[in-house]
Amino acid sequence: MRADAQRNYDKIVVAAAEVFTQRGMDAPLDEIATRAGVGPGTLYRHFATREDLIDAIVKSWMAQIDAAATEAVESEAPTREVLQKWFATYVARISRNRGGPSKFATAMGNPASPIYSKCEVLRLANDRVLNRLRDAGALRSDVNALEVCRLIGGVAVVADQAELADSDIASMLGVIVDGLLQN
Amino acid sequence: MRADAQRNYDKIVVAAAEVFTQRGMDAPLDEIATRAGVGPGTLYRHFATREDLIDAIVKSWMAQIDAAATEAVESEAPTREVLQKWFATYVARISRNRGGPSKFATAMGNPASPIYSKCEVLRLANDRVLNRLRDAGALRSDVNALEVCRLIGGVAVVADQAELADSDIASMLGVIVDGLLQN
DNA sequence: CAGTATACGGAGAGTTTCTCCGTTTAGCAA
DNA sequence: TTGCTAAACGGAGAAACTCTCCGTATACTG
Repeated sequence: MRADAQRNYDKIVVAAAEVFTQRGMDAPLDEIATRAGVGPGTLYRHFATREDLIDAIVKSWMAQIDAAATEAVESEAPTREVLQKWFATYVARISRNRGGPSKFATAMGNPASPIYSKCEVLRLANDRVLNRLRDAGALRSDVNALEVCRLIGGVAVVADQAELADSDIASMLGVIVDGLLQN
Repeated sequence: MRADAQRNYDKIVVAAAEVFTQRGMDAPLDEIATRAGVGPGTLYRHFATREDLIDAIVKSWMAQIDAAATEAVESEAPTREVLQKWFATYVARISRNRGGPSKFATAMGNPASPIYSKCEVLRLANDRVLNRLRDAGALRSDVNALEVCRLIGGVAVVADQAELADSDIASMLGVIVDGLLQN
């Protein structure tokens, strides 16, 4: 990539992160272009769709998700608490920008989506945590990581759209946690 | 209301139901106006916002929800099955049009929304079913109808956006059902 | 049947998305 | 250094959608 192209790419990603944080993931792309100091044409050449741009932004979130999953796997705390905390972190991470959870929910069902690869990261992180519980015989047997991603993703979407407080999210997650644990 | 105004109102509602079914609840309002054979100005005078129009459409769904709730309350079947069936019906009803579940999820947290009154109907229907279970001592105590609306609404949003099959929806609902039932 | 309040509808302004294409520039080779 | 060329730029503008204004038309009333 030419040096000027790389510079513009970086400027766009920085601007997009700012604008998405302030105005949500449905913010006008032209505003991002303006903030980055490039023309709309340049933005659209680097990122053909909104999803391509989101993909670039979201990349950095995944390391944090993985770290949280690792912490959950290695935790000595009681199963129920581990799961509750992991889900709360999961929701918080994918809800960083308004409209974000909805983007993940859509991409989760669509392998053609540019951010589908990020959904795979989410699924695998969940899988690691669930396996830890499965090994301990704590998990119901008829559930897989994808379904859990959807369930927790559903909570995140609703929480995002209705602007729920953390305590409301926690109590919804509590129901799912109990539903997942073998009794 | 003047007779011609009433005629146009009705034509718009009919056209909106058709267009929403075919193209989802984010379909262009101008297309609805065209289909109804009225100008955009007329549509916007009758329905100041998209939500006002959705409100008119959704009104007829609520009777069906109530009927399903009554059936659930009066059912002799095992608790678990009653709840599972009720939730499946609930999801199906609010998912009649693409984008519908998301509209409900947003309105559920916003008393200023024109369709908030419909969310209340949903909540009360859920409350009736939950009370039946509570009386039987089958329900966990720290949950209310609003939270259940959100949980099931989350499943509906994800299912709608990812175009999930009924069997996928059923297994997600199964986790929530188990989480809600007293063990 | 005339007068008036009400409703109609379409032109058009404002927004956002996305593209086309003439202009500019980075990187390279002589 | 200079000149060439492929790559990148950016803005004008088309297209899609939302929403309003206001001159025109029409339903009701007396």
